[in-house]
Amino acid sequence: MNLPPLIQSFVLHFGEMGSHWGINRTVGQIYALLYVSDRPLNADDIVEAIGCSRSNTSMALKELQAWRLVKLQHLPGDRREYFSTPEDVWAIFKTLAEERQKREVEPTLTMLRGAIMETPAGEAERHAQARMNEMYQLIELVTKWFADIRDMDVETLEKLMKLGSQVGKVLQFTQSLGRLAGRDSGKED
Amino acid sequence: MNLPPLIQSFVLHFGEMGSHWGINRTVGQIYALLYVSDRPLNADDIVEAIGCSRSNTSMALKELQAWRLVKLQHLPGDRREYFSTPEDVWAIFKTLAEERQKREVEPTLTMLRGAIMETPAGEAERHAQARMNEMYQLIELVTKWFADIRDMDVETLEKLMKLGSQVGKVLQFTQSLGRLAGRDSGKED
DNA sequence: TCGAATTTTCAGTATTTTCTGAAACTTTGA
DNA sequence: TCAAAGTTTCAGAAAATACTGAAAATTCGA
Repeated sequence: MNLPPLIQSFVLHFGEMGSHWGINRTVGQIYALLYVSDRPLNADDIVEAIGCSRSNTSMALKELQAWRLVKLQHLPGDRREYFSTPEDVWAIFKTLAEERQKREVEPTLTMLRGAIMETPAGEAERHAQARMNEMYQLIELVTKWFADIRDMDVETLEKLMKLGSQVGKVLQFTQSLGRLAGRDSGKED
Repeated sequence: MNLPPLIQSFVLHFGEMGSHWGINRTVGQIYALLYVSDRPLNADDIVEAIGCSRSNTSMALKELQAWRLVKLQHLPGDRREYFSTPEDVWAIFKTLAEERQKREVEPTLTMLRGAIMETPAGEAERHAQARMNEMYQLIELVTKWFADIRDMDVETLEKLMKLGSQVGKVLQFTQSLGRLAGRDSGKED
């Protein structure tokens, strides 16, 4: 690996971090490299920078594309494929959230739904089913909320986040207003 | 593995899911088993249920304890250690968020802070640093917000989540009120 | 259609991670 | 202090995952 020290430490960190996230080292490193690069890179640039094999690079890029985390583009007068990451960090964050939702949360919800439908045989299963239902309700609530939040525009989202826990007070205040006006401002269960 | 089918599919699913999360299969399975169990289990109960070795169970339980995801307790008149998960799914969710924050987010923020402090040598490093700063700001914002949210009581949290994206409208409305009253209701940068 | 440039696949190898059984250690009651 | 019950450690085996180089496939201009 032959990179400016600042970039190198970033790339190495993401490589290590990958393992905590079920992502392999090369994939993490390549993503980090593209993220900080000031121009799109082709596969050979990446091999040169990271020091992995050409085929490994190809695999890793395919995976990053499957995650929609890198964009493929062509430069005029060059047949090679160039890769870059989206500029907007919020967009990246949203993509990541969507993909994790699809790959990890959805299958779990499906499994839970199936289990909750079954008729329990005996007390152990009955209790297990009740627990699964608690988990299901929580995941579904958080998931829907995340989806709502994802679809907010970044401006509003940033305001909301900066407001932090004060939003609780705002909420209570608004609900009082709603009651005064004779309607409930929140969704019903 | 010798479990009622409903529980077995839950346990197996969490085992598989583990790999996507950088958690090993046995750890995932044991957690799932404890989560749905209607009583605390000791290590031998777990070996019996999951079908792994005693030592593997010991390792996995240690890891789950390090994550604060299982509670250790003793039953009167029994020397063995019994394990269970917290009842409250919200508490579990919060613990998970806190631990991931500590293990994955903090180290990344530290690395980014270090890199951003450095004096860039050349244009590539300057650009990389700017990108790292964007990432840093985003992570810090989301992180602080999460911490705020974690500390809200569950009642308020559920209301907020059920409100969903409508919170954006509430927010804008409240800010108008704030302006009318001659002050800003949000935190400053 | 050919052939040069480029990308992808894949079988085998290397590395890493997980798991086990045996031994060491700890705790507790007598 | 001893012995029984229980837990943890650890070196090596087994399994899973990542990586490579060579060969196959694809793309595209002439």
